Formats: sequence, C-alpha cells, structure tokens
Amino acid sequence: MQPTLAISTVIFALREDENGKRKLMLPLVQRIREPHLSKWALPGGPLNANEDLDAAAARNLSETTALEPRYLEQLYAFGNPERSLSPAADAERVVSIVYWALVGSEEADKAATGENVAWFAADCLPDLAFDHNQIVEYALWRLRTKVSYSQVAHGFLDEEFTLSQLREVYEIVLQRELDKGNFRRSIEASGVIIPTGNKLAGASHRPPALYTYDKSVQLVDRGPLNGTTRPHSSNRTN
Amino acid sequence: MQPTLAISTVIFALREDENGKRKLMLPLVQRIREPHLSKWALPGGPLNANEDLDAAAARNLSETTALEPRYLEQLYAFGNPERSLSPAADAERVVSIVYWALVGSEEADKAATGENVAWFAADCLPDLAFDHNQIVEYALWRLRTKVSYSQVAHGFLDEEFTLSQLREVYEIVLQRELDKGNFRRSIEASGVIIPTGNKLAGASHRPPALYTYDKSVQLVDRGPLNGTTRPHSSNRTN
DNA sequence: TTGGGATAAAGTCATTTTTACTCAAAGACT
DNA sequence: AGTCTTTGAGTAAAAATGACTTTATCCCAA
Repeated sequence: MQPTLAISTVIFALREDENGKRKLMLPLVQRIREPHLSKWALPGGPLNANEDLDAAAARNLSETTALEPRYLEQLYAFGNPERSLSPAADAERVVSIVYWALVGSEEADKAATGENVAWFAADCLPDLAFDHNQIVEYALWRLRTKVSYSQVAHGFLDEEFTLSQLREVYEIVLQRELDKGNFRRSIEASGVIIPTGNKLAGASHRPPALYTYDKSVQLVDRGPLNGTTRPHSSNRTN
Repeated sequence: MQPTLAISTVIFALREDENGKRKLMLPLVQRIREPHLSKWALPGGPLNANEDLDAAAARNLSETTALEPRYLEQLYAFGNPERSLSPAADAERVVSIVYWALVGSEEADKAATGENVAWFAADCLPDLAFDHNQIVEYALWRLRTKVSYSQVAHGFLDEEFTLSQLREVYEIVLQRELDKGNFRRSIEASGVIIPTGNKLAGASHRPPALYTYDKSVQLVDRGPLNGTTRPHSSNRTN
C-alpha cells in the first residue's frame, strides 16, 4: 500500500498587483477534478519514471506556467496522512516533495496566465487545496530567511539591474525599509555584483549605474548539494 | 510505476573511539540482503500506512538502535534514478526521505550495538551502500551549519552539563578550538542556558557550575514547521 | 598546614563590524 | 539658472568580536 508520490512547486516572483504596487506573488492553478475541485493549488504533478526529482520540478514549472526559474531548490517533503483532508475517507495518501523557485520579473510577465493559471499576492491567498496554505507559509519563511543571509534575492531580477531595484527586492521580501547607504556598502563588499558600465537614464534624477550578478558565485551555499541543480547552466553554453 | 518510498535517518552522537577520544559518530546497520549485501548503510525502512513521516523516522530510530533523539529534523528527499546503482539494471527505484537526529551521550551508550549495528566515526566512514556516503556528507554539512547559528548543539548533551562540556561539543562539531571566555559570553547572552545551582566537584580544579538548557526555547528556528516535531514532548508530561 | 597545579569565571582592551546620519554630485524638468 | 530627486560617498557613534589577563576555587602532595 505505497503512498502516491507527487512533486509540487512554490514559484515566487515580484509583480505589480491591481493597484500598481510591486508585491511578492505566486502562480496557482485551479483544480479541475476532485478532491478540492475548483480550489486553487500549487502547480504539481507526478514523478515520471527515470526522472530526477529536480528535473520533475523544473518540468512541472515549465509545463504549467512556461517559466524558467533563476533559482530552484527542494523545500520539504510533506507526508502527513491527514494532509489531503479529502471528503472521501478512503482517499489515497499522497506524499508531496515540494520545491520552491524564483523567477525574474521579465520572465514572470511571459508566464502562461490563461485558463486555469492565475497570480496571487503571497500575503493575501485564498483558501487553497490540501495543506497548500501551510506549504506556502513555510516557503515564505524559507525565502525570507535565505534572503537575509544569502544572495538569493538576485533570483528575482533580470540580467541588468540598479542597486535601488535590488534593494527594493530585499525590502519587499523582508517587509521593512533598508538604509540605502549601508545596503550599497554591504552588497558591494559581498562581491557578487559587477558593474556593467551602463547607466539607466531617462528619469529626472542622477542616472544610476547598472549591475549584473556574478554567475560564478553561488546564490546560496548548499554545501555538498551545490552542484546538483543548475537552473542557469543553460545560459552557460560557451 | 510508482517508485518505492523509504525513510532513513542519520543519527549523530558524541562518543569515544578506540583511542578514548571523543568524536562525532553515527550508528550504521549492515545490510542482510541484496542489493549491496553486507555493506553498511543508514538505518531505514518503509513508511507504514497512516504513519507520519516524522513518526516513521522516530520509529525507525527506536527499532534499529533503541535510541530516543533529543533532536529530529527532516534532511532531504533523495530521488535520483541512479542512486541505488544496483548491479541489476532493472532494480526498483527508491526515493528516500532522510532525517537527521542528535542523541545525548548517555543515551548513545544505551544504544543497541549488537549484531548488525555498529558505530562509526563520521570523518572515517567505509564505503556505504547506495548513495549513503553523500547523504552523510550533506547531513554533516547541515549539522555544522546549524551548530554555528543555532542552539542545536544542546542536542548532544544530557540534562545537566558544564560550559566546558558544551564548548567541547562545539569544538568537536566545528573542528576548531574556541576561546573559552568569548564562548561563555556569547552563550550566556543567548539566554538558552539556566544555571541549576549545582557544581561538578571531584576534579582537581575549581568545580564548574552545571547548567541545563531552557526547553521553552527552540534549539533551531524552523519557522512555521516549529510545532510539527517534538522529540522532547514526552518529557513534558506535566 | 601550606603551596602548587589546574581549570573556572570574570575582566580588559584593541579591532572590526554595524547602524544612523550627513552631504555633495548628477542628471531632468521648469 | 534654479529646483527637484535620487545616487553615491563619507563620517561618527554604538555594538560585536577576538585576543589576552587576572582572579577564584578546588584537589593534592609536600
């Protein structure tokens, strides 16, 4: 009586809500079958034969939202027997191995947002299917924790960005304002950003310098697991 | 064609090796069937029907080594299709949800160490079954990382301990010496230790004060997951 | 009884890191 | 030319860290 194994992914991106304010958002899919019919849920699916867990998460992401993540990491395996809370008592047990991913803003706008997929603000989710509310809550905690001690925030940005844009990412995720001067100093000291030489003109103030992040530096130190998942390896075709 | 689901646990304790030196050690079990017959492996087993993942890890631990852990946390789900590297090409695929645990020294001495169970020094392991060498390496990294930013080191100690004993735990795990004065200051500032009032007499030097750790403080902040696993709840029967 | 050995526990001090704040520079716009 | 806004550099106080010194308290041996 083996439980069913499924892979799900919590995908984070920064997008503007209906009021034009940039917020932490995630895409959800509407369920088209029981249990929890018509409720919103995390994108997910089964694990294919001979498919790696990381690969399944990436496929999943690409199939449901056509997104390519800048960062992808395993979050947790959820296997509580009552987690499905299905109306049918004899429902099959499911163990979900959940991943979390970050996508850049440009990439997020390209997301397949039709039919059964929609974006929701992370701080204002509806009642989701299964235990997905708790899963998102844990993913949010992990994101906030990692943002404060690693370089993972770069996963939200596109190729070129200003320091203000990077600081805005930190401020949105951490939900508090950061000192501009100190932020600049600490980021520059970390050595993960490289000035591209370009400047972003057009606004009625001093034009900020544009940076890119050093792809040779790991956004997050995952120890012996570092080499396993590389969402960015496709960019390094040279 | 669902993969088989298994639970394994990396159990850490501080014990004396054959030279009487305290080291980071872990119990392994010898395999009594193919594949990898007679190789040493992490204690593990199947997930029972209607059993929580955490509970399966705890049961596992108790069944194979008769140990009750001071700390138990999910480590990672390993599911690479080639991870079993079985000689038989048509071997069944196994996804392992691996936990890691800490046991106190007193508790570790009570471990069932007969027949197929033996303790090994973490820095000197033989060639293990499956991908268990890599799993232990990752668990070691996680342990060392968590020891340096959380209070998880208390999981190695018994109810009462001196500051020197606690510092010894840090030194063994982190593999470097720590300044006595600075260590005392930082631990006292963290507020997780409570003086019991007792002293440890008998040695030919000033007797050190005994402390206990504050059980109302989480050894590791796991965010929304904090309340899920409580290896210590059995102690709080009042 | 007394002094030496050993480690606990507390204190000192210079250095580094963090935090909060000030201010000139560089555009765009009126 | 003057104003507005944000960038980007600088500075001083506060806090944390690291290396080290001093004192206290026990056992033990002379």
